[in-house]
Amino acid sequence: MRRELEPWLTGRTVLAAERVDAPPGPKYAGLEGLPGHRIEAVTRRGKFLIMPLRGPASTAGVDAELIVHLGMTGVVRRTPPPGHLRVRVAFDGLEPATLYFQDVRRFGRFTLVSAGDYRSLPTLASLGPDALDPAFTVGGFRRALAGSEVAIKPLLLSQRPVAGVGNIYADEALWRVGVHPLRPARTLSRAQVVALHGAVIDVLEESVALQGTTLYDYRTVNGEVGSFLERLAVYGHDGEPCARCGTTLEKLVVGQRGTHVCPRCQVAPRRRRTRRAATRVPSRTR
DNA sequence: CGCATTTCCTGGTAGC
DNA sequence: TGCTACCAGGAAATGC
Repeated sequence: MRRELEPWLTGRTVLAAERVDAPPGPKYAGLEGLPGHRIEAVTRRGKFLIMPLRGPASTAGVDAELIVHLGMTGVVRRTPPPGHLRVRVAFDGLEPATLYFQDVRRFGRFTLVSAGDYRSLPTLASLGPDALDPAFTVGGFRRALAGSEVAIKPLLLSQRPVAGVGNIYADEALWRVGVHPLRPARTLSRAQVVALHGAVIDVLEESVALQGTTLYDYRTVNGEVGSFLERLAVYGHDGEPCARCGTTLEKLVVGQRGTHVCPRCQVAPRRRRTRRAATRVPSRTR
């Protein structure tokens, strides 16, 4: 998405921005301040799209940033979507343009902040190095995992050791290196940390090359589907044979997230204690 | 602070 | 057919 937006939006100035069927709250905060700002660049850190802006009264260069996150179902388009439009932004330029942000389940974000002010975005404020940035090193990754009792998969999803790994790619990377998602991070061997570091990069690079994974609704800015779905080895393949050993793949829940594993390639750690959550009475609400 | 749990949201679908 | 219950999961909010 960043690669598509960069040539389209860089250097353009916002003429108008409006919420459309977007609830009040921090996720769509500050849009009224967007007109008059020029997009200086289109950058990305993990799953956050960050566009530095120069305001009409700015003498100090970049003074604001537009933060966009797709959440689960966010889509950025050049044409009006059929429904669930949340934001519309009009730009000037040789060919005037309009950007549409659609988000069915409202998990996405489209926020204007003062430059570098991420107080309302705690995950972005504590974000690890981007997986595809050279700053994501084996040494740094090893230090981020060292001493942590937290299971490796939830730790990856926290975006702290590395930014950009979501549920699908966590499962794929862990399967590639034969590490079970429940393994406490500190118990990975040095070789496994090195392998996982490489697998995270490989999985994301391969997916980006195929324009991502379209499970249902995801589309590129130009409306195309991503085809990495066809390359998934474990995600969504529970009940099918493992491509490496033939053992039937399983699905479990780790950190409230659907998790796919090969029980033979990824040996589960010894259970430390019975989890209360497994026997807890379901919530009364709903 | 660190970590675990709950919450937000809607479309699709399983089950009756 | 039509209804209800449940599932999917990013990150923020809340709980301890």
